[in-house]
Amino acid sequence: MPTAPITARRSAPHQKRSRETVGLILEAAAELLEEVGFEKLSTNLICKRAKLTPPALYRYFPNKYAVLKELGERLMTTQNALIDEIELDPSDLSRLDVELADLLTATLRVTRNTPAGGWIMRSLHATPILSDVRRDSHRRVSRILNQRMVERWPHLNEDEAYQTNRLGVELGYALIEMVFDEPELEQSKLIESTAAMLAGNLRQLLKTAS
Amino acid sequence: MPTAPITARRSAPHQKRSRETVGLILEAAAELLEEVGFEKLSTNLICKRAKLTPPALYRYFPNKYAVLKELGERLMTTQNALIDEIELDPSDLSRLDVELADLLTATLRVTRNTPAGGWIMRSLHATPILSDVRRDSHRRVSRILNQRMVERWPHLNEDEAYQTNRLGVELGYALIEMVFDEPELEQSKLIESTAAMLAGNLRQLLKTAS
DNA sequence: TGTACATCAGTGAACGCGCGTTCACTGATGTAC
DNA sequence: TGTACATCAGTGAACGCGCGTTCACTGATGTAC
Repeated sequence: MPTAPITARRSAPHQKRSRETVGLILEAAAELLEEVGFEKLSTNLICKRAKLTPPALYRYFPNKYAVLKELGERLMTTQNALIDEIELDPSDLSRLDVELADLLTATLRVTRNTPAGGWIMRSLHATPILSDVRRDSHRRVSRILNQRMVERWPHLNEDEAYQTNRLGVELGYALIEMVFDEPELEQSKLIESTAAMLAGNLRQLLKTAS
Repeated sequence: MPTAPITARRSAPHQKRSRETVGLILEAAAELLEEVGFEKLSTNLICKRAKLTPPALYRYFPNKYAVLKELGERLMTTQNALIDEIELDPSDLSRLDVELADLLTATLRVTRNTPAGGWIMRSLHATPILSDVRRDSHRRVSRILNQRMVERWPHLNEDEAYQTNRLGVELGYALIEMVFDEPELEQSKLIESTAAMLAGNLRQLLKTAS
């Protein structure tokens, strides 16, 4: 198993200028991720694009993985926030399909609106540290979703429900990535099918548990 | 969009020794992929591990992406071959769940038995060339699956069915990767749920098309 | 069956380059009195 | 409100290292007659 370098921030920015610098670094990194790809992305290249010198980067990020980690975390935080808008109305399970389709659509939209969103998602598979970021984020959002479900349907077995939700989150994100990979497929169709499958699985869970 | 280097083989091995050499290179690359991860993998490192000198590698592979590409193609070829064992009995649609679960289980098994299988799958997301290898392989297997379905259910709309199958393939492989990422979740449960969802989606397709 | 030659397979040594990273510094901003 | 000082933010220049890759070569295998 590859050992992961530390990726914690070195120094928190205190002044306005420094917050802007961090922004410039992340912006440049996203641009380059799209232009040259994950493999050729380097700290020196990021600095050149951001019109900074390398030590400026190293003031905030201990290494280049940390930059990518931050990009990944920002994207996933934005994506995960959408989960709060889901209703999960216990009196109308048929709405689940639509709700999940809307959630997937919204997730796709914020990913599209994030510079290099598609490539950030792909990069999150590539390297052990980033793979961890991804997994932790998926776990977090699964737990949140699970908690809300257990609140609404108290008879659910929490662990069993978690497995279902964790799987659903994974497949949902896989769908998002697929849309970037296969732009010629009909996006709305893919989303509807996926939403229907996930909703069906959730209804199955609710039925067998009751 | 990042431009992809050429990854075609340079020279086909003609003698026994050279075929062994190619094997040694791929073996070493797989070992190192597990040990040091995708990012730190390098041609020099592969050669050291394989007890070869760099020009020996460059006789067969034009660059390091080509090595990874070959690893990816070999894994996916093995995985995709399993699709031939699926029956798709038109007279008993309820067997679809079991068939798909068996297929997923078998895919998981061959991936586990392939050295660095999990990391090879992850690497196939990382870089444009490898991302292409993955996508092409998924398309191929989706087309094969689709053809077999259309043979059995001639009333199916081929394009519509393809979308369904392509989505199913993607989600199936996402599930496999997830099992590697979340070893503490119950593997058989994840497979069964996924198989049930995919089977349900296929039955839906067969029903609305008839 | 032996030998001469062609082709195949791999070695030894090195190249230039860009990588990640750091040192010692100057300039900008904020704070205390 | 001004000034002295502390802290924060970023620069210029360079480092050593390992990367991908290549050149000129020797040795191994196959082939023709």
